[in-house]
Amino acid sequence: MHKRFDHKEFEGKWQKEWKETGLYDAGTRDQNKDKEYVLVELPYPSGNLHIGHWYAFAVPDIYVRFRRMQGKQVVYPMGFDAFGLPAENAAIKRSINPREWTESNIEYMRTQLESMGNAFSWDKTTSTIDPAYYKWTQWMFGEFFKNDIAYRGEGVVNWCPHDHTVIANEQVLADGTCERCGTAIEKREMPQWKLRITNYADKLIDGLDGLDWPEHIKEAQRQWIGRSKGAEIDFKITTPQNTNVNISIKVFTTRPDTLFGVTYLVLAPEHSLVAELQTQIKNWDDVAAYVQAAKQKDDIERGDNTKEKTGVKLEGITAINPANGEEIPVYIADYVLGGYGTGAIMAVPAHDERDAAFADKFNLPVVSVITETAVLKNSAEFDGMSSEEAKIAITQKVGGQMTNTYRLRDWSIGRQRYWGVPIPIVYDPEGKAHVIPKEHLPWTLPEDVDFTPTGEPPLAKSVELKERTERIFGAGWTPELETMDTFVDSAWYFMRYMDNQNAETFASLESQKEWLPVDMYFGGAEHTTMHLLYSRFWQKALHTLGLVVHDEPYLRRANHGMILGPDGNKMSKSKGNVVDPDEQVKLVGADTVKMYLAFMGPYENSSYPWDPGGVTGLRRFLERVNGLDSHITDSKPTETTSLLHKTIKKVSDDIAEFKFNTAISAMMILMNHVEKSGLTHDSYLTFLRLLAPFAPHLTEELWHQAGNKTSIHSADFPISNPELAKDDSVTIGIQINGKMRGTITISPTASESDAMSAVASTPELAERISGAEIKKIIYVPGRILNIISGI
RNA sequence: GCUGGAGUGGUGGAAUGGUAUACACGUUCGACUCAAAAUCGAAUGCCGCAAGGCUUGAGGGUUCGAGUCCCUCCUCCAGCACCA
Repeated sequence: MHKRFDHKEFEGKWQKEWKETGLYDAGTRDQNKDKEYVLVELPYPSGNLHIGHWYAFAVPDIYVRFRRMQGKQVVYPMGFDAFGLPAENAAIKRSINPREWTESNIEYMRTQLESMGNAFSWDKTTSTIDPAYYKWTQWMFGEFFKNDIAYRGEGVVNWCPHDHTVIANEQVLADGTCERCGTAIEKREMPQWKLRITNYADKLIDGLDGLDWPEHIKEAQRQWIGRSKGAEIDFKITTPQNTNVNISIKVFTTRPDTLFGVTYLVLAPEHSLVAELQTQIKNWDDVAAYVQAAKQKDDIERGDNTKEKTGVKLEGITAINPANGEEIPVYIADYVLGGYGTGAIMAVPAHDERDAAFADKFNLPVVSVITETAVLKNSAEFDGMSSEEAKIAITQKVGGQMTNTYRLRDWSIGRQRYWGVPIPIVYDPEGKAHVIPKEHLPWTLPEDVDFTPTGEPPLAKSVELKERTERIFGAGWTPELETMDTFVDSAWYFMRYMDNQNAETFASLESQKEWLPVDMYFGGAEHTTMHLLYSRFWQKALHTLGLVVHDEPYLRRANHGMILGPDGNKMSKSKGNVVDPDEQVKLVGADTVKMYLAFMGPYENSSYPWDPGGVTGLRRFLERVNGLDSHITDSKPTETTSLLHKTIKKVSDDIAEFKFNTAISAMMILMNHVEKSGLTHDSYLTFLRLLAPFAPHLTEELWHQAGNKTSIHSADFPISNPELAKDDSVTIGIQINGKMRGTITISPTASESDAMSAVASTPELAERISGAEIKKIIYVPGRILNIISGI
């Protein structure tokens, strides 16, 4: 009969003990140890911990504890990303203050997080809504503004009509809807605060090479940035009134080698030249109608590449192909995008599918200039040149520029909402923007505000903000009314953790040198082209200003998947398939929930459905661990010793690769064995230390029951002895002519002739080869014996 | 369409080119019990009474030997996409 296993009894007890002794605090840097900074994405304090938080924080905790026990000075901080719309919406709905709502959520969520029993370094916590934190967010923005990394520019923005605010390109989903609320995004023309992430496009791509990140994440960022190499080429244009107007159209092309095949140009409908040429365009009414129609279309319609091409010829406008002097027509068409490249293309219908479709519809000539072997033809002096060489040669000849163009757009960070960091800008009576000096930071969020969204920023309603601005800066000065995108808040939080009390600077250079960069960053796949890209940019921007030591924030990264409902669907209240972690913890304990999540499959990339039966399996395992001390004996079978050391190696290797599932499986195999064969007291303690990162509460309890006075989590992780891990004998497969026919058990170092005689003394194998001529024997000691008999 | 990844039992999944299906769930049978739960023991890829044969999305190939490497194709997931 197993002894009592009551997780409620000891989990709370040990959590209290760990908290009181500050066991997991990172403290000051200990130069005798290697540091290891393990980071998880800081949560939004919604007020309720869900199973995804468990997956995101409790499973990496296995790695954290493992590295601690290996003697690293591990820091595993936790904090709160607490600005954002949910608080504001809750405030509107229940007429409460967003700050009060958020702070009480933080308080509650912290107790929930503590109930997970993770080795969080709570001494290094921070919260993005703390004025002592957002003071520095504002200060950094100011530095960026002074150095022209932040700017206010006119432009077309993504407007979410549901949330009444602008959102960044990264926050628009592929189907053109809002990442937050799913509403279809509208385009609006308005001035916007932006950050020049595009200036860092090359650095962001090139920096990926030095990072130990999974290739698919790097590739996703490369594609998001979307660098293409090509050339910008000017086409002079002529008009009826003035055959030699000094106007030209700049096009971007990745194929300057096909310049002799250009038979027309196409401008985006929104191209500025269209309006400029109004008086010269004979069919202006048709053109204007087309431009108007294009404006009405949303991105989804315009992005539909299956529909037939449309467009209008600009009658009276002619361009000159700089390669051969030929006059070619100019069109506008919505398949050319205003925001990419120069908003104008040279069309080569012979070598581009879209141009071909357009040429087909409008009966435009097609001139083939590239042979099947990628060599030029119909291209005057360039005939016979390779396509690659010609790209440079032709660009040079026509006075073009080799250049890169990017898919990435500047990051728009202004939000017409209340619950965020106020953009630290004031306008003088002439309307010129000025950064608020450091001595007036934090530039606090006013309290006298009505949050009801109207399309106008809520800060416009604050009398206090207006008065504050005039009092400090003078009469006629006005405050900026927008707040920042919350992705700004989370772009640099990992630095603040490591110097969270500093009132002089956001994080001293000493603290950066001591603790940064982040060694291991666990997080969700959804942040690949948002948070992860933004925060790399932020770091590089600070780096160019000399404010940070490192120019890449995160050395290693692993993306985890999602925990789905038992029905295999994403958990949602409407589907009624939500698993409540608090309930599960009550039922089976934190150790069981954590181990179940780790056991479902490899941690990286995959999503798994919650299986209530699977939880039972891990609970059973831990109950058996709880009773394992009844199997302690004095005898010491070598078989058990060997299995123990193999298991230590397997568990260590697997944790390092985040293959927690197979690590657990190895421990299960070991336990299945020792329950039958017994184990020594020493082996028992070794087993507990092996399991400690996975089941921190139970192992701590059993460790103390076994007479230890200090925490198991301060003990050393077991080290595998390769000598002791060796087996005396091993069962290997016997193949005859490549077919598996049986097994023999033999020493792993046995000779080929020993192996053959073992086969001869195994009747069913001997029978199969008797009388046959053996042509060849392949013997891999400890693995396989393959007998080729030629029959 | 492009890029990256994945297709293995009833389920989650395991396998440095070397005994495919570890471990766990589930199911079946048995023990314990008045009974049930819990627990313990046994069985469990498929076809077949058996001998035996077949099996890692499909088809080829390389190899003594392929889930693993190569080629062609199919399906699914993720990212990008009228990006010039």
